[in-house]
Amino acid sequence: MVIDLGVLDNHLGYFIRRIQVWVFQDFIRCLSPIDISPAQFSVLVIIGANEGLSQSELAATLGIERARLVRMLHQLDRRGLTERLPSSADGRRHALRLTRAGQTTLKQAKALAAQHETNLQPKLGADRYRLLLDALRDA
Amino acid sequence: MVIDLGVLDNHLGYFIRRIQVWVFQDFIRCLSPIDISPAQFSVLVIIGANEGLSQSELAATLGIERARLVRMLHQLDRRGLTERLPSSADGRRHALRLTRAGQTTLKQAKALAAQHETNLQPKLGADRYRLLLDALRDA
DNA sequence: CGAAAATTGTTGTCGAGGTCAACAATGCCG
DNA sequence: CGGCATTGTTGACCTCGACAACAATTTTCG
Repeated sequence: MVIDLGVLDNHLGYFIRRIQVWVFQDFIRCLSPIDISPAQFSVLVIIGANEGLSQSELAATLGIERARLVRMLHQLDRRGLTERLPSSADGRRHALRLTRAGQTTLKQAKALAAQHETNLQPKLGADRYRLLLDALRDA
Repeated sequence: MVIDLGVLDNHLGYFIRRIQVWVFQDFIRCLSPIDISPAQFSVLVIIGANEGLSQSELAATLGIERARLVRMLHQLDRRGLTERLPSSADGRRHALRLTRAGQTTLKQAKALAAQHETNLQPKLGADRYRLLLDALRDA
């Protein structure tokens, strides 16, 4: 049962979609011990590397809606991983921070995510992996 | 306001996700005149290139759930683009086909999708575009 | 200064998609 | 024939993106 992909074979979006699903599934599997999704991981990483930034800045950096971020932070707050402090300068803003528990979880998440990233290289071929990472980072 | 991506800078999944969103948005924009989503386009293309195949085969090829495909086909049927004929050999199967209208719409969709694909090359750089397409197709 | 406009965080709602369980109809195979 | 697998289908649930609206606050400008 050989099936023809037709013009899909010439569409970058099709292949990007396929590999994206594949990579995310492996990520989710690797991080399942601490129950952190790709989106949650990206939020924790950016807060950890930019303590005190605002929700608008975070949302803009990750390319997600402010409305979406509010609900993600609500979850992370409830899990005790993040907190929103009032910004001294601007009464509208919240200064985002990781709690101690958040820092610990992020450290674990980074270790598991690094393991996931290492998984990818043999599957894709180490050369292709590096090629893709470099090409996409500069894109 | 410069924000540090932290370890995200070393994660392929992050960049794949970013470009996937970007490519799909352009695709949706380009095909908005005929209101065909990326998923619908892939379904029409595969049916067009493999007339008579079954829903299971189609779902497996595109990597989507049978349950999901049923509802997509229901939409496309209602729009008069596809039809499910009883399979002569196997009473369980449906033989999928494009209607005349479906063939016409697919032809238009291919033209618009080709336009979208052409858009991508200057944005990514023509060299990087080809590099990515080749690397992902073989992955 | 003070009114208008912009920003920030928030909530509600809608739709697209993925996931899983269950089911009827049909085919396969010992 | 009788169990077992496959196929299409439906229902339910969840995540996520997109929009609209809103209150509180800040900024801008006449």
